Amino acid sequence: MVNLRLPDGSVKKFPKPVTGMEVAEEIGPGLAKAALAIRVNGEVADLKSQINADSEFSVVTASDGDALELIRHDAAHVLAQSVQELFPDTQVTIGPAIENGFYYDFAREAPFSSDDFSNIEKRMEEIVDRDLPIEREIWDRNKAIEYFKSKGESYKAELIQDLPQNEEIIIYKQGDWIDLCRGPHLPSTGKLPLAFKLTKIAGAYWRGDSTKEMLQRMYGTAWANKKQLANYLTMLEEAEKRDHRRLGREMDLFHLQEHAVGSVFWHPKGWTLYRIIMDYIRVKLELAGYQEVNTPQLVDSSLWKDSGHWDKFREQMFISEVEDKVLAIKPMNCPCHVQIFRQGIKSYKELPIRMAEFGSCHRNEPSGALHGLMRVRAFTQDDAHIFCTEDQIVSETEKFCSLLMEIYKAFGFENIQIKFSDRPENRAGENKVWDQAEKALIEAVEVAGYSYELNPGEGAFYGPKLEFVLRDAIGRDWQCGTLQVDFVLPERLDANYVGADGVKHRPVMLHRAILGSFERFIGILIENYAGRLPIWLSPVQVAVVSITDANINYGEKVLEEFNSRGIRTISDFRNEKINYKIREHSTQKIPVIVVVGDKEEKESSVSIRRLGDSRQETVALTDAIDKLEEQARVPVAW
RNA sequence: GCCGCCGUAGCUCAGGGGUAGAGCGCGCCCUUGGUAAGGGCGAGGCCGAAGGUUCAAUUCCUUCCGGCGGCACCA
Repeated sequence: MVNLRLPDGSVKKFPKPVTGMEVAEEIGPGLAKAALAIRVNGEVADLKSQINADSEFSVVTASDGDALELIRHDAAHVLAQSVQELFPDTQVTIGPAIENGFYYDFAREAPFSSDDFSNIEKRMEEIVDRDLPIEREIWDRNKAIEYFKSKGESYKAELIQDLPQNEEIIIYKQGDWIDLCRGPHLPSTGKLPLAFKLTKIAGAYWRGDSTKEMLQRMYGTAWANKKQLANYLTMLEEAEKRDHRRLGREMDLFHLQEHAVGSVFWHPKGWTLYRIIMDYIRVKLELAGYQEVNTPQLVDSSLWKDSGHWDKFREQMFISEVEDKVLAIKPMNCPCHVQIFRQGIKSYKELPIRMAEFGSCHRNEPSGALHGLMRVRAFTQDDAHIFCTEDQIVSETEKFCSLLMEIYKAFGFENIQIKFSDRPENRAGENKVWDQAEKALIEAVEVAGYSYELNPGEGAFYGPKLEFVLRDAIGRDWQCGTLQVDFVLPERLDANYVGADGVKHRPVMLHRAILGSFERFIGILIENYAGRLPIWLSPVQVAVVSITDANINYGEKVLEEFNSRGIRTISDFRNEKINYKIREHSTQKIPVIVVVGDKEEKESSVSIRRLGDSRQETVALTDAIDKLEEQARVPVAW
C-alpha cells in the first residue's frame, strides 16, 4: 500500500507502487496532460519514476516554480541534439540550466557564430515537434565509457570516469540522442514550450580551469510560454538602456579611451558627482571619529616586500624603475597607513586609531576583466584602517556596520547581504593567526546582530573578511563594502603600541571600505537609478528655462538666486521652443526644470516640472528656492 | 590572459576592390513658440594602426591596438 498526500491535504491510496504519471491520471486527465514532472517529498523527479513508499506528492506543471528549471535543462539537451545533428563534428560536454536560461558547452574545431543560431533554433523546434519520449536508463559504468569513447565523445567519457565509484551512471535518451545526465527531465521533447531563444556564444574553459582547453559555450533563454520570453527580452533591453557606459556618455559624465586603458576621464558633471559623494563620505567619516590622511603613490619595492605584496600581489602591480630603485605604484593603502601609525610611540590610550584615505590605487587587472567603471585599473577607495586592540574588534565592527548601513540607505540601497570569507589558498600568516582572526570576525558580526552567509576560501591574503553586497533596483548584486581583520600586516611591518602594562603590543588592523571604489560605486548608482539620480546627487539639479527672449532678464535673476543658495543650476535661454528644451533637459535627466515666462515674471513665480512627471506646479520664487534648497541638500545626519 | 564577434562623421548605424552615405547632434538663418523633437541651409571622415596581396585596399589577408560578450581573474 502506498499513501500519497496531495497538496490539498487529501490522501490517495494505491495498492502497489505507482508512477507519477499514473497518479496524475488518477487525479484527472487535465492534470495528466499538463504534467511535466512530479515532486515527491520536495524532490522533483521524472513523471515516469516510480513511487514505492508513502510520500508527500504533487504534480509539476508549467506554472510551477520548479518547471522552469526542467524546461531550461531540457532546452539545453534539445540544443545539444540539434547542434550534433547539424554539426556532426561536435562533441558535447555539459549543459545545465542557469538563471533565466541554459547553456551548453561544445567542443568543435571550427567556431560557431551567432549566424548559426537561426538554423539551430529551427532544428530545436523540429525536435520539439518530433515529440521524442525522454527515457531514463541506468548503465554500467564501463559500458557507458566505452559507448561515449566509441562515439568520439572523450569529454563525456572523462566525466563518467571521474564520477564517484558508488554513483549510478544515469543516461537520458531522446530518440537516438543519448546524454549522460542526472535529470530529472520532461517526459518528452514535445513538452518543451516553444519559448526559447539562443542568446550568445562565448568561450568557456573545460571544467572552469584556465589551464584546460577552451570550449564553445552557447547560451540561451527558455520560458514556460512566449509571453514570459517576450517579457524577458524586453527586460534585457531595459537593462541595456541603463548601462552606465551608455548613460555616462549620454549624460556627459565621463569617458574612457585607449590612451589610458582602465582609467577614467571624468568630465565636469561626472566629477561633480564624484566630489559630492566624496564630500558626503568625508563628513560621515569625520563624524564617526576617523582622521583623514594622504600617502604616496610611488613606493619603493622594499616596503611591498616587507608587507607581503611583492610575494602575493606582484602580478597586479605597476612597477617603475628609477635610477637604481624599483618602485611600485600603490595597489593598496594599508602599508602606507602602517607607516603613519609607526611614527612616534603609540599608547593604548590612543586606540582605536581610525585612519582614512581617499586612496588612489592602481592595479593591473587582466585586460579581459575591464568593464566600464565597474572594473578599472585606476581607482580611488574610501579606504580606512582601524588600528585597535583585540578587545576592540567587536565594538569597531558594530560601529562600522551601522555606519555602512546608514550610508547605503542614504544612497537608496536597503537590501544588504553580508558574506563571510575565510582563508584563501594563497595567503600570508600562520594558520594559528588565521584561526584567531576568523574567530574574532565571526564573533564580531554575530554580536553586532547581522546574519551572514559563508564564502569559503575567498578572504584577502592577509586576513578574513566580511563582504557587504547590495542589491540594486533591478535585482543585481554588487559587492561594495568590506571589513577585514588583519593580524598579519602589523606583524610584518612591525607596528606596535605600549599597553597599560608598559610593554609593547601588536595592534590589530581592520581594513574597511564602504563604497569600495568611487568609480565602481558611481557605476552602480547610475545603473540603479537608470541615470535619474536623486536630486542631492545630480550634477545639475535645476535647469532654468525661458519661454521667449523676453523672459531672459527674469531668468537670469532666478538663476542667480538658485545658485546663490547652493543649488546647482544651469540656464537655457536659447531661442528654442519650450517643448524642445523640456525634452532635452529631460533626456539629460535633470531632476527639476524651472520654467519662466511672462506669467511667472509678472507674479515673481516659477513653474516647476520634475523629471518623470509631466505635471507642473507654479509657486512663488522664494518658496521654490526654500523648498528646492531643502530637497537638494546632502542627507548628512547632524 | 583565453575564445568569439566588432572597429566607417560627436552618437547610432548603412555600404563595399576604383579614396564614402543616412538619421540624430553641431553651425548659420528664419521662426518668439506655455511643458518630451518647428523649418531651411551648411560644415563635418587618415573607414582603429602597421605590413601584405593587387594596376588600385576603407573593402581581401596577417599582425598589433582597442571595444563588446562570456570564461578565467577580482589578493
